[in-house]
Amino acid sequence: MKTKDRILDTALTLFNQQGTAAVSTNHIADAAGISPGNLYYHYKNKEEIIGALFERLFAAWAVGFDLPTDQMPTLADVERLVRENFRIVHQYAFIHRELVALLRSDSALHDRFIAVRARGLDGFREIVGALEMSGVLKPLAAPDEVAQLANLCWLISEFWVSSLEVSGQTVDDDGMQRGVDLMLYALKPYLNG
Amino acid sequence: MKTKDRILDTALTLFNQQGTAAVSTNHIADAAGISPGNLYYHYKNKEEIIGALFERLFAAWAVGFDLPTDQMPTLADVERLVRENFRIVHQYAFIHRELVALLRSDSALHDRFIAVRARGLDGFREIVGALEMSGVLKPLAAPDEVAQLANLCWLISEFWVSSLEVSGQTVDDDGMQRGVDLMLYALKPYLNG
DNA sequence: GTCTATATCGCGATAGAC
DNA sequence: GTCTATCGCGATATAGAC
Repeated sequence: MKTKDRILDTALTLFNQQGTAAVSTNHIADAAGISPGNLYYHYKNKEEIIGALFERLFAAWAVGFDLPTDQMPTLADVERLVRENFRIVHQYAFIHRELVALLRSDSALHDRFIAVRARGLDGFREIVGALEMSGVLKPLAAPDEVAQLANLCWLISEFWVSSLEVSGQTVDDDGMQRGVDLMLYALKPYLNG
Repeated sequence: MKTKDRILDTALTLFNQQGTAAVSTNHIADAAGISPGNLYYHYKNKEEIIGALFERLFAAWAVGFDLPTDQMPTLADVERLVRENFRIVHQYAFIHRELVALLRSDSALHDRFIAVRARGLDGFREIVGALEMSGVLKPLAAPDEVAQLANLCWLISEFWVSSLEVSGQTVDDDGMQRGVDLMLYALKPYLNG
């Protein structure tokens, strides 16, 4: 399983640099130092390569998103979570740059993505709920306030990197920190103490 | 200038349906009921067509974003603004679906977009500032609070439609209303009265 | 598993008649 | 302004040898 993985590594680099449209299977094979035929031995087509990279992304999310279950989450945990997400999103930059378009052209992938995303958003809601329970957040009046607050944080965590790119800013530690700051600002009115 | 515009109308429809990668100049010409050669008489290439559609988007923004200058803006104005933006973003859906990728492959367009976007964000900051002045919002402690609050609203207004699409929800009045609600929720802690 | 060779296709773009 | 015809290219994908 060496070549198969190297194809993915190479494809990820090229996709991130030039976008999926500009990168052909020939380019990938060439950059990976193998023949076009060999690439097609390992993957049916470009779509399957993209799908495999999505699976890598999902795996990275699964690793990055597990919180200690034996203790209540803190605000620092949320911060770490969002920062980690920015890092992953940036690592698979091409996916988020072309996300809506990619999902529209592969409905099976779209279904899979929706499921993974829903789990992530659920997790976020649980964390916000736990923060309220543990007193980090003030008691929220309406029950759907938890959901709204989670939605807000989620939107930032999902699109902040895109926002940086669209506005011509570099996606570095500093830019990511501003995203974290914005999320903390959104939470501030609800913080205790 | 009849054909030239019909090419744009057709291209917009096809791009929104299938994405820029899947739509060739031949497809556009065919759907517009003209020959490929004729299309190239009016536009140098596909990139120029995409650029022209961006200009249409900018024009729509310019029209949709002017507020009455003779009186202070109200919260309802902001609501209207965001809702109008959702409508425009959805009308030029393909642009926001592929935004980062499109801008990366055309640096002149990127510069232009950044300038237009910066003006829009500035306008948003002014409105938030005016809301504070007129007492709709409570006095904000730090001077950069205005900017943070504007950033937050801007992020929602820019990416809410994408968020709907990514999560598999339809982009209809109801979905857009939930985006407006989220923005109002973000503003709520700072509202007077 | 990996290569070379090749078939097929359609895209982008231009030339030249009308 | 609009058409038809066409060239050149590169992309996807497969066949078959090693």
